[in-house]
Amino acid sequence: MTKFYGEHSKVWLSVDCIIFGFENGRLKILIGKRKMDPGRGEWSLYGGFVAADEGVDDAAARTLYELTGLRNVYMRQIGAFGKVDRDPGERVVSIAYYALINVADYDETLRMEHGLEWIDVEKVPKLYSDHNEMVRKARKMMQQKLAHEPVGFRLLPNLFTLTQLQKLYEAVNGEELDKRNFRKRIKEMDFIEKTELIDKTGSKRGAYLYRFNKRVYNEDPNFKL
Amino acid sequence: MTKFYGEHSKVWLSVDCIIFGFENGRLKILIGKRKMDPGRGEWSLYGGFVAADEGVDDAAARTLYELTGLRNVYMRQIGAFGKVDRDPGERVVSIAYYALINVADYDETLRMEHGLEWIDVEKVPKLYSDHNEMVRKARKMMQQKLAHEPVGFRLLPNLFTLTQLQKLYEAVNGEELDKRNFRKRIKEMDFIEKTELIDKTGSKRGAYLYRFNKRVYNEDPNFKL
DNA sequence: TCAAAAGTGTTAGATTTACACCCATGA
DNA sequence: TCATGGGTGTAAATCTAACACTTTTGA
Repeated sequence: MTKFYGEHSKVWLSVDCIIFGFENGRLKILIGKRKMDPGRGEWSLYGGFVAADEGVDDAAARTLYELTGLRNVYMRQIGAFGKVDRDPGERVVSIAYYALINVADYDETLRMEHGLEWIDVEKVPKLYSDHNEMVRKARKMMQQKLAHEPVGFRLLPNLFTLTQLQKLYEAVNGEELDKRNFRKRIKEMDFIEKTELIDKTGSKRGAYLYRFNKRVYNEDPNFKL
Repeated sequence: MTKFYGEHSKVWLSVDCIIFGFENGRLKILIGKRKMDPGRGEWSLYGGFVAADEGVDDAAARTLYELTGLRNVYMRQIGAFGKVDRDPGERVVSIAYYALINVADYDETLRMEHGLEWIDVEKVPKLYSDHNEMVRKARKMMQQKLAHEPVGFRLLPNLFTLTQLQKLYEAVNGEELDKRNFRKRIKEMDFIEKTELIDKTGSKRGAYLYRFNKRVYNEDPNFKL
């Protein structure tokens, strides 16, 4: 309640993005080698600064857009990381966000231009500054979110098979699921619609493709998983 | 990953505290009327600025200490609130925290000196800026936390009766619980120790007092509730 | 003596888990 | 023809939820 602007000092504010993708049955994040000091050459999350006339959430969305060319991406704030010496150069407080994208939506050329790589979340190397801590918290929050809301679709193409969906849940939770029990639960969710389309890339027999129906989900929110 | 300090602008960083207390069977928070501009006279959370040489978490702990004289309080970050115009005066980004305190530990004189009041969470008035949003998020996160970890003790005296504990859970979750089922679950938790002490303030017959044993909890973490 | 809170077990229902075989197809 | 992933139901076990009466004591 006691606030006087003038006598207090300002800090730089940055945003850092943990960008999750799902590829070859594994949960991955996008990281790259830093191209500037401090920390040049170290593995790092992608981030950027918050501009004076820009909301923090907006800065995160813009940063992600600059990197991927994608808009309307599912993003959630992880929290503020504000240790005094977290940035070796200056006092920078960073607000971390995680994003869920469909890997196929992300142009490979663009990815390489930025020098980024998809790294298995189980094999993330030592990262710059406190970025490992951010990743840990992001994973925990994302896992928690997925357990309560159907956000997994954000990591898949619009049309997906039940096996893909199951593998996604397995990758996020780090444990195998029973196929029949999984499908039983999915069948109860009206907002996961079966289409008449068949995907034959994953098997000889082919598997039905499903899609997430946002309208049904919003109207009939017995959401739980 | 692309960071250049110089060309970016700095912001003021503040912390705001949602201080939860439990009194007369109701969950409450501490708020007061702002004593300075902008927003003078409006109901508001208690907050403060982050100093240049101070971690954000440290700033929150210090702010709480200045207000209550209490240290080692259970505090958790809620997140960053960073809309451009959230503060009517200047660009201030605020990191919100919630704290759980035992109302009896907070000196009444100190409370009045700061002009703060315990307000039922169900009756929180319109607050300054985005503080209502902070309170909403704090309640949600605290409720979530309580459902998975035994943090409720932080809101009670060291010794408490099972009825008090039950009322606390009921207040936080906003729903009544079955007394027998509740006590059954508590009995399974070895870290809630029954003492031989009796509290006679709540009833003529008297009720056994219990305490939370941190050591047992840490060693035997089948924690769930 | 009675009002008010403390304390205590059992049962039905719901949910969760474990588990195995046939199907369709392309190679 | 056979190897591969797709698809399907049932039964046991566990967990959850509902429910009512006796005890103690101060007023």
